[in-house]
Amino acid sequence: VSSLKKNLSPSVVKRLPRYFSYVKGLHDSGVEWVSSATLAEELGLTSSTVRQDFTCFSFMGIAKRGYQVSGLLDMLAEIIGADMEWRVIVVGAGNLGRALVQHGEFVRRGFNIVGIFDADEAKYGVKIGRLEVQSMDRLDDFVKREDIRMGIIAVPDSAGQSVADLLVKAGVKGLLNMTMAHIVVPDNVAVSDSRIVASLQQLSHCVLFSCPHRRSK
Amino acid sequence: VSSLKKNLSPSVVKRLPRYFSYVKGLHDSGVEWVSSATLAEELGLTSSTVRQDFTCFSFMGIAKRGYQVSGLLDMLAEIIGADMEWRVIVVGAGNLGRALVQHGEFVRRGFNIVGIFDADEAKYGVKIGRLEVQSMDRLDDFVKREDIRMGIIAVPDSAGQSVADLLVKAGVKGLLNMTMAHIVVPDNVAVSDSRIVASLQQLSHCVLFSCPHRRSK
DNA sequence: TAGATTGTTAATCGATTAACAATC
DNA sequence: TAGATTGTTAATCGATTAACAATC
Repeated sequence: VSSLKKNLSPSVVKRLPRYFSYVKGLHDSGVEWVSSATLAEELGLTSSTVRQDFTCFSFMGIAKRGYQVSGLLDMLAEIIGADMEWRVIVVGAGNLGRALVQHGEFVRRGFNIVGIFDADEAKYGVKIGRLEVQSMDRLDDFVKREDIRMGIIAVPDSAGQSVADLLVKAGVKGLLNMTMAHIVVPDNVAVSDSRIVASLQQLSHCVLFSCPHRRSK
Repeated sequence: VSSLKKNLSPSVVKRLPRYFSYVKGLHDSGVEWVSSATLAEELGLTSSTVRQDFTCFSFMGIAKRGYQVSGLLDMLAEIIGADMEWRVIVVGAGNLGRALVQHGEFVRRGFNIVGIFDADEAKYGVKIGRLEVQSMDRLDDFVKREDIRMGIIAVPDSAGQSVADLLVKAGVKGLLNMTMAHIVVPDNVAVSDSRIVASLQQLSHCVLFSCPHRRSK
């Protein structure tokens, strides 16, 4: 189990989940070797980028054969923590929060949502899937007791930062921000933004002004 | 109604929805002027970036006062198409597709989901909110008849590209891709990727290796 | 006027791509 | 061996930041 020497750059980190997903598919179909050219083709990158990326985490290939699929898969899984279970809580029991809790996909990928919280008293105790909505007062204690390291912010935009502050204070180390707000956190906490409406709006801009085949996100 | 001279770069486009959201908040609270410094502070940018961005779409401020909120809001709304209604369909009536259809937020932001499709016969006719799941056979006709310009791909990864092909063939101009797959489309079609699991995995990497306060997305 | 904030140019930074010797 | 594919260095590209004259 090799620990990472240097930190990976944000652009490399962004590609890791896609490498992982694609390589997992190869592995499941029994493919044993893959070249940087094939990976690039399938993920919409250049082979240069792929080789540079793998160099970043010191995964070596073999000239004329490429990269060993099983080793690569293990390496990627370790780097993105796909080989462990993450206990996650959701804050906000609105439309979005409820959908997240009931979305089976997450637990299959190792993200187990074990609690949901809301500021609205009327929702306390309401069942969502197998969880009951809890009061915000219980959040701090729950995070500590249940060893929660990640929280999903699914509240109205205006409440985003204050919820983030609560989560950080409770000891959470990673925040998935689904609000439009810009979330400020200490240096030892990570934030990843995931805003579906923003993606739709980028898209509508591109449709209106026909940006030539432009990706975003 | 000024049409955009040159195309905006991807990084500028990515910031537009956040400018819009924040400026809308200012407008709603009756604020009339805003400086690049304030915008930068609130959105986690530098004032240089803000001024550069606004120059891109030729929105002029006034020295010592800043930018007029109402004019800026109108400009941004026009650029991201927030001043119109978009008719959208969802492909995939699994967990995710159902959640999207029932998520009230979208229609409030101008994205009206008017159809949901699935390849599984067992789901035909099933009600989701006020929509009924339709057969894929009907997709082409529906897109043309209902003037659909955007589609959301919420199917298993392995079906992503073939669904994209169907949508493009039907005439859809923008795709929101929620699968892990890399989607290839012609130049006159836009794709925006939105992958929650990928965001969670970027986050878990950062938590494991404590990337110093690194955003992604 | 004096001071603040703009629009714009130039400098920096980081990420991507190209090129190629090494090597299997 | 000959040919393909790697790891790595150098070149390019694009995005961000710094700096500052113009101006309200």
